[in-house]
Parts: sequence; C-alpha cells; structure tokens
Amino acid sequence: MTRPRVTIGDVAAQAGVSIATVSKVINGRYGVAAGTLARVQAVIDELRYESSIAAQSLRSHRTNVIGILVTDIEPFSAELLKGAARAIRGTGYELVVYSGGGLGSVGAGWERRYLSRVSGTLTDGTILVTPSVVDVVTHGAPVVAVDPHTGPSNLPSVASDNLAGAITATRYLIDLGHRRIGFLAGRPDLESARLREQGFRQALGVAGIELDPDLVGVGEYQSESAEEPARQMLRLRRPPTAVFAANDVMAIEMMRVARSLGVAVPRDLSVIGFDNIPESALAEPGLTTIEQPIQGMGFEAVRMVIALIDEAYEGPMQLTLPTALVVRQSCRAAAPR
Amino acid sequence: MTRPRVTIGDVAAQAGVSIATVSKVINGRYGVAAGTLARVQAVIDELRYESSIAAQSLRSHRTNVIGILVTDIEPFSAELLKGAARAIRGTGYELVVYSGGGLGSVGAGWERRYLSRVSGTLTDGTILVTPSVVDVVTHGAPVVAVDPHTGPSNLPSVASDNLAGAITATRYLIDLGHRRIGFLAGRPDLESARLREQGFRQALGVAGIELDPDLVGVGEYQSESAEEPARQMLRLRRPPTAVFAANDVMAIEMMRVARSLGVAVPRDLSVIGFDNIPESALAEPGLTTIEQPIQGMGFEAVRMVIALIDEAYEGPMQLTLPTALVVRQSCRAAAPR
DNA sequence: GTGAAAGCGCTAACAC
DNA sequence: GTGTTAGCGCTTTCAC
Repeated sequence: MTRPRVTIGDVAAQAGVSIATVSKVINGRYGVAAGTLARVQAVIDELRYESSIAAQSLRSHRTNVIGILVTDIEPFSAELLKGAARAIRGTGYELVVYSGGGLGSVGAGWERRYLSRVSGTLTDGTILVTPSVVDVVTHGAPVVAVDPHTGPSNLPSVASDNLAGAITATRYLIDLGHRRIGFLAGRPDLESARLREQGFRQALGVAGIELDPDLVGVGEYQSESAEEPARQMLRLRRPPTAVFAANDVMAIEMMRVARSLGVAVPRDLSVIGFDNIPESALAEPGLTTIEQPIQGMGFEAVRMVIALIDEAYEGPMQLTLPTALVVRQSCRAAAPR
Repeated sequence: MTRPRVTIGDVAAQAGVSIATVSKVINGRYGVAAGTLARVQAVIDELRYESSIAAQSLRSHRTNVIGILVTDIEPFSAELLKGAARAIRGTGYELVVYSGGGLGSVGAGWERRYLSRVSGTLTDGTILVTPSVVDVVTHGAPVVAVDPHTGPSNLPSVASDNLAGAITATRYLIDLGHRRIGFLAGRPDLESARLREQGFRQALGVAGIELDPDLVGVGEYQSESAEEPARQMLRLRRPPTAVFAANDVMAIEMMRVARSLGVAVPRDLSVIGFDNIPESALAEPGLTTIEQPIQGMGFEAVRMVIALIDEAYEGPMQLTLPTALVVRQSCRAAAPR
C-alpha cells in the first residue's frame, strides 16, 4: 500500500499542536504537559509516523550510527562486517555499511569522497576498510582505518600483524627441516605484501639460510598471476621443498600447479598461505594457513570509534592484532638429505 | 587533520558566484557558461568539496542508493549481501546496508520503522531481509522482501523453494532405501519451517510411507533445542535409519548426538540438513545438504528493486529460486532388511 | 547565464 | 507549557 509520507507537520496538525511540540515529544525533551504528550503520542502511533533520518541528521548532527565504508562486499569485507556487527550489539548504535559498487567505484579516492559525504552528518563515527588513501581530512567525527593498504596514515587504525605472521609461517617451515623455501609475493604496491615478504626474508636470515632469488615469485595475490611463477619455481633444477604464499588463493594455486606437475603435496612439497578469504578453507580444507583475525579487526575498529566518539579511548592509536598459525595437512617435515 | 566541513556556500563564495550556480555545476545542469563552469570546478577541486548526502537527498529525493535492511550481520545475511553487492556492480547504484544491532533491535517492527525512515529519502529502493512483518506501507519507492519469515505479504519478494527442497531431500533418503526417516523441525512460527515440514510429509506420503509420530522432533532451528529431540529419536526402540533436519545446525547437532551415543554416521544413520549458514560446511565438511541459493536471493532482490525503480520489471512478483541437493558423506544406502 | 527566494523535514533558541 | 522563528545544506522554479 502506497501513501504519501507522513511528516512531523501531519502529526502536529492532527494533534492540534505545533511542530515544535511534536519534536519535543519525539526527542523526549522537557516541557510538555502530560496530556499533550499522550495525545501527540497517540497520533504518532495512529499515523505510524517515523522521523526522516535525512532531515533529522541534517539538523541535529547526532545519529547514533557508525558508518563503515567498503569498496565492495566480498568475502574479506563480509567477514569484517560480521565482527563489526558483533561489536555494535547492545551499544545503542546502529551500523550502516556503505558499499561502493566494486570496481574501485570510479577510481580510488572513493573512500575519501564518501567519507566527507557522510561523516558527521549521517554517521557519528566512520570506519574505512582497507583504504588506499593516506591524507584523509576529518570533520570532527572520528575515523578509523582498518587494514590500511598503504601502511599507517594519520588515522587511528586497526590491522593484523603481517610481519609476525610471515615470520611464524616461515619459521614453521624451517623448524620442519625445510631449507629451500619458496615465496609467492603479493602486490608490491600494498603494505601487507611488503610486510609479508619482509617477514619471510627476516626469518630466513635469522635461521642463517641464504635465499635463492629463483625461489621468489611475484603472484600479485591472484591465482591467474600466480600460476606462472608457481610453475617456474617447481620446474627449477632444484625446486623448493616448501612454499610460503603471501595469501591463500596463491597457495591454492600453488597446490593446483603442483598437482598438475605430478608434485605431491605434502609429500614432495609443503605449502602454507596467509589467510585472506575465509572461504578458502572450504576450497582447500587441508591448507595450512596463517590466519588473520578478520572478524576481530572489524570488532576492534567498532570499539575504537565508539570510544573515540565518547572521548574515552585509551589504547594505542595503531592497534595490531596477532595472527595464528593453523596447521593442517599441507605441510610435513622435509625429507632428510 | 580536522577542519570545518566545506559547504556549497563556501564554494560559491570562493568562486564568486551564487549557490544556485554551484548547484548547477554539481548536477551538470544546463545554463552555465563554460568559463564559470571551469572556475567553479576548480574551486570544488581545490576545496575538496563533497556534497552532503543528507542535505542532497532531503531536497532531491533521488539518491542512487539501494538500501538493504538486515536485523544483524551474521553468516546468512552476510552471504546475501555478497550476492546483492555482485548485482549492484556496474549499475550506477550504490548499496547501503542498514543493520539493526541484532537482538531484534528493541523488538520486531524494526524493519518497518527503519523502512519509513530511509525509504524514498536516503534510498531509491529498499530490500527487507527476512522480514517478520506483513503489512508494510511503502511511500512510492519500491520495496522487496527477501526470504520473508511469514510467507508472502503484499510485497514483491524473493525466496528459495523450501517446499521443493524438502521434497528433494526426503526423496533422496527414500531412494537410498530408507523407510524410517526422522525429521527435526524448525521454529513453528516461521514459514520456512512449515514448508520444510510440509515437503517432508508430502514426500513420505507420495512414497506410501506412513510417518511414525515419534520420528518428528521440534528443534527450533537451534542446536541447544535440537539436542533433546535428537537424543530421544535415537533412543527409540526402533530408531530412524536416516534423519532430515530442517536446517544445518540441527543436522550438525544430530551428528554430534549420534556420535555421543555410539551411532556411526553414515553407517548406522544418514543425516541431511537444509543449508542456512554457509560456514556450516566448514564445521561439518561431510554433511549432505539442501543448499539454499543465499547469494542468489540477494542478487535477484537487487535486480528486482532496480527494475521496479525503472518501472521495467517483468517477472513474477513472488520469485522462488530453486535449491540444490549437495551429496557428501553423511548419507548412505539403508541396510537391506 | 545567473541569482534571489522558497522550501525539503526537522531541531533548538527564545519568546510568549 | 507551547508556539514562533531561524536555520541545517541543498535543489529548483522563476525573475532578471
């Protein structure tokens, strides 16, 4: 059933009071006689009046909404949203997710543009997911970055410990006795990829293992671009006995290529990947992974913005959450030499 | 860096034109001299001006936003959102997800309340996910219900075929030779649960199998409430050789209880569940399921609202998507009698 | 071509 | 207690 929108004016007219009085009733302000209050309330119920968020927030600059900006809703951001939703429960705030339509939404900078369109008007605080923007201008309302692609900016942020995770993964392989360990790197323009490679190299260095340059391929975080480097690595005269991939899809690709080349995992090759897409555990249940606390990042980001809004935040402005090694069946001890 | 919000007035002043002219530039309206346009545009870039969505939509009633209302972001709705996001790509629309803070958000009716707060103002079209409300009043902008809990209402809707799915599942067990088939029912107040039970009974009827009332337990879609009925069923003098659970978590609970009672799945008991939570495949990789097209529902809902906005929709107003049987290791042929 | 003015639905001083 | 008034930031006639 479609009928014209009910406005505060309609309620006022019907109740025989002024708009201001209705506004007071809605917002529970002082100075309304009990009788008037009841009458206005009755009309509100009868007309099923609901205030317009647009008008309300335009005027009052208080919305009880935490905004979260994602360029798209895909497995990673969806997982993050679950954590954010969990953190929002019972806080009195509501969560509003703004999703650009994928595709970089007419170029990067989407986050910045949208931020200024909603922040402080439609939201009391805003979370930016994997922003690729550094110089963000805020307008009073707090903004928190999650998993910033470009590394720490001027914003408070929540990230996971890519460096420590990569070290853990590499150490694990080393401890299994592997010495020829390959690495499939991510997109060089992203902070996460840089940190994961750094961790890999660092762990090798500490163990006194010299890295053969042939054992490093750039897969750019995607299976298509990882295929060729993976194949090359396995076709070396002396192929690696283990490979650490900077993310899960490349690890899965590595296993696929190995299979096609008759290299058995984990018998001939151990594979470990940095977990980015929760669903990858479904696609390759046996894959050993370094798990990022994806939900946890969403959760902490929400807690952080809310605390910042209330000016009660006491914690590091750059929060780094630990990763965890999840051992499954894709790794085994290196064959004795 | 925090500085006061840049408004259209600031731009106008800086460019030495009127607010009206700036508005025309922003909206690409006719009647602006090339020189003026360039100058205004330059100021906009310099000041990094972005129009306020709140003000804009309050005035213009056109937002290019599809709103999607969910009571919470959990695995089911998150999956749905992925599909919705996929459908939105390249359409020029943006997706905005409004999430109540779980917990029924101060009682049901949250959807109705929120709908009237955003529809037609902040959104051009709105999707209601699993609404438990029947009499929805719309205000011009189209509204589509996804997976309505109460069955078809006055709204256009997208749902999955619970009835056919339940029949498929039951038939599958029958075809495996099972004759004593148990059923764990869902929440009786929800349409999905009614349809799934109906399909179960119908399939048995067609096969000429009489249903033993002891083989039907009400698990209410939750593992806690399913535990007792599951146990009772397995402890019958003549326990079932197969069980169909109205959702996945109850199916998983059934397997757990069976295990604890020394009943081996699938040797002694076949189990099949209606899939609701994508992640359940992770928790119980071997579970045979009736898969709901969760992403698909989100996808189709978005296409439907957009078509309705453009007044170009030609399809059924109550769209029902098919389910699929996914056979894994939790079912086997009944032992010959 | 451009700007003055009205008003979208609402809130918040301030009078009465 | 209640109503009048002045905007919030923007779009849109309609004069000039």
